[in-house]
Amino acid sequence: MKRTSIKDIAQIAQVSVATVSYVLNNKEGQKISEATKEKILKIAESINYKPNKIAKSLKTNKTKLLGLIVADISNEFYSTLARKLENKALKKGYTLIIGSSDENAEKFQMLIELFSQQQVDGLIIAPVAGSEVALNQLIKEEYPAVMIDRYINNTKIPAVLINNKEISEKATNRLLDKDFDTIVYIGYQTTMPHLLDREKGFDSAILNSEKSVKTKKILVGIENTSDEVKNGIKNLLDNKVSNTALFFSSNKLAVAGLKYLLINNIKVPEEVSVIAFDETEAYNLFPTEITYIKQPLEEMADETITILDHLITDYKSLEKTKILSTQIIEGKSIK
Amino acid sequence: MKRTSIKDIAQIAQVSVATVSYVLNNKEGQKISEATKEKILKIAESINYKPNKIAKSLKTNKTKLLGLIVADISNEFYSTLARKLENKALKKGYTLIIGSSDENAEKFQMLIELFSQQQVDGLIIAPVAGSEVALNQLIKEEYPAVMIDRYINNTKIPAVLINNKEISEKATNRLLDKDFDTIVYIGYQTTMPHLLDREKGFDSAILNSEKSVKTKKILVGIENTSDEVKNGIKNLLDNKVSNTALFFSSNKLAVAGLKYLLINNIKVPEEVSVIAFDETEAYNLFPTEITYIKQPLEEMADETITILDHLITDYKSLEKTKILSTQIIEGKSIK
DNA sequence: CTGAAAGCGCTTACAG
DNA sequence: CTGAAAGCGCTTACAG
Repeated sequence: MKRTSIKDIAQIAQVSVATVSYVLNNKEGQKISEATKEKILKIAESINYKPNKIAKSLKTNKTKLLGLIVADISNEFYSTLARKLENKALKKGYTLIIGSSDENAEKFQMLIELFSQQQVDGLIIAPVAGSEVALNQLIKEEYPAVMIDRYINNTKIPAVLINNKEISEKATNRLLDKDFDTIVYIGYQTTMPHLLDREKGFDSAILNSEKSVKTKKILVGIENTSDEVKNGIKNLLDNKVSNTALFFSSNKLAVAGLKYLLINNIKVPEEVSVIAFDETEAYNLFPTEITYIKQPLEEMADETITILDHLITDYKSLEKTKILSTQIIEGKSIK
Repeated sequence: MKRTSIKDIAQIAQVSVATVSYVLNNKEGQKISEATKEKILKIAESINYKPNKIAKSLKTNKTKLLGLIVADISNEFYSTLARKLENKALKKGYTLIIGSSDENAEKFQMLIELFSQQQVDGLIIAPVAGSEVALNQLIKEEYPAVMIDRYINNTKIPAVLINNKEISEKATNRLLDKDFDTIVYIGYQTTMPHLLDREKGFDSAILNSEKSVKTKKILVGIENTSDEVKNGIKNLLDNKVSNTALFFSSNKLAVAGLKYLLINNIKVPEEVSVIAFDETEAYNLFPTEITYIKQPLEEMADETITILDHLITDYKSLEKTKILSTQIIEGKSIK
């Protein structure tokens, strides 16, 4: 794999590498005769010259690379988000390098280290539990970074988030309006603030309601999520299967739960009503149209790249966290 | 974002940068006294030294970056594959940079150009229609690359594929065994060989069968796929809705088709039987367990990284295309 | 056991 | 209008 360099062009054209660099980069301010310009361009073309961005990066201290760290790129939410980020990034000349942390703080830390050694210009991160140290290090180094989807407290890294608490409250109120006997929140056993916010929204709606309704929570771990959801719902419904509503706080939880309902022939919404956080293609194949909370992924990607680009250009620019609003997409899964 | 360099360490330790480089890289063959070793390591630690891989890359001509070009990273098939590739790559010290071609030859070409300028050590590509020129250029430049999932003819780039024709034949035979009146192949209107192979497998099974069965093909475009599938199935079933089997040649087609069946309350397998290519989480929420063809993604990722790594180490090493075998996962969607 | 020096492929302030 | 030169942060063959 022999690659040609600016030096080769200079040699053939009998000019200096400086001149070649100037014309290849179309530098204003530099007056180069049309003749040499043309000559250089022609030679570059003919020897199939490809600039070496690594060399350029070393000199300019910019790689035009952005690191994206998510929990798992094969997760539909993140892959969809990644795709939108890719598009926005490309428009500003950035390429994405992607890593999955698997909710593991050490792996997360390792990826940050790896990407920063690769000299990415900025980092887009979905932090995991226990990543405070790694993130604060970023602040200390003044490394441009923005959190997305999730956040951790007490860090100055700007974030692009949604109104988790508010929308969960609203979703819960949608259920409260319907006079269910029991409303169940299905979420994760976690310390992640964005998930706790969802739970808080649920709690607050219940607390502020004048209705007397039984509530229950099924909180599952990050491992064996699917089984735990099933068992949780099973235990719940084995006693009573009517007039109950389920609030799934993520699409992964919803898919696990809906699958259980489907297999056990429990009708939605006749026997159990459902509202879920996040979209997934899977809802398309469920017999009942699911009512769900839709995140504005496009806008999230947009804001993220904009903020990060500003930070890269000027780290001192005051970039603050954006809370985007969400909407409830009405299906037919609530009685 | 002030970063420390090897030079800073050398200065503080009062040694040469060469010495620092040697101890930081643990170079054998170089005898450095324990005392200076220790001193250097301590200083590196204390000033929070992070090696600049860009500089190293420029010198060594290796970036430890791999470019992955898929049609769309938000597509479940590719994101799942990407995740497995990420894991395998990381084990060998590579990081993935990812781009989506959107089935567009120009964008595909642009991504190859971009990634090669970023000096990725190798390329993993799912080629698109019309990408022959770009791929042959890669061969000419002796750029390490491997095709995955798809291939194009007449190129020397090795590929990691599945036995598309054979498994489609087998799947079609599964249907032929059941004496359906009509068997329908639902695929893409395309020139992509791997998809044509699936169609050929279908054709060949039908041709070699002794049964007399009506067959039909619904071939849709890459745009508006979903609508075209629905219309195709609608036209088909408006006349007769019994004893028909559908062979979906991709999970995207299957999701579109199954959704149509669901909405129109057409029972699987009572009224229509179904077999589909590829897995998707969405099958979980469909009332009937789908019988589908499962690709060995783990193995594909494994082979791909292995071949690419060999090619990077020694381009002349003879790496040949691998055809992996697939299996039919039995569900309950065939009568 | 350690260092001086060249060089990877670029950019850019400066000189002429 | 063009070029010589320094330098980005590393590695490594060579000398001592």
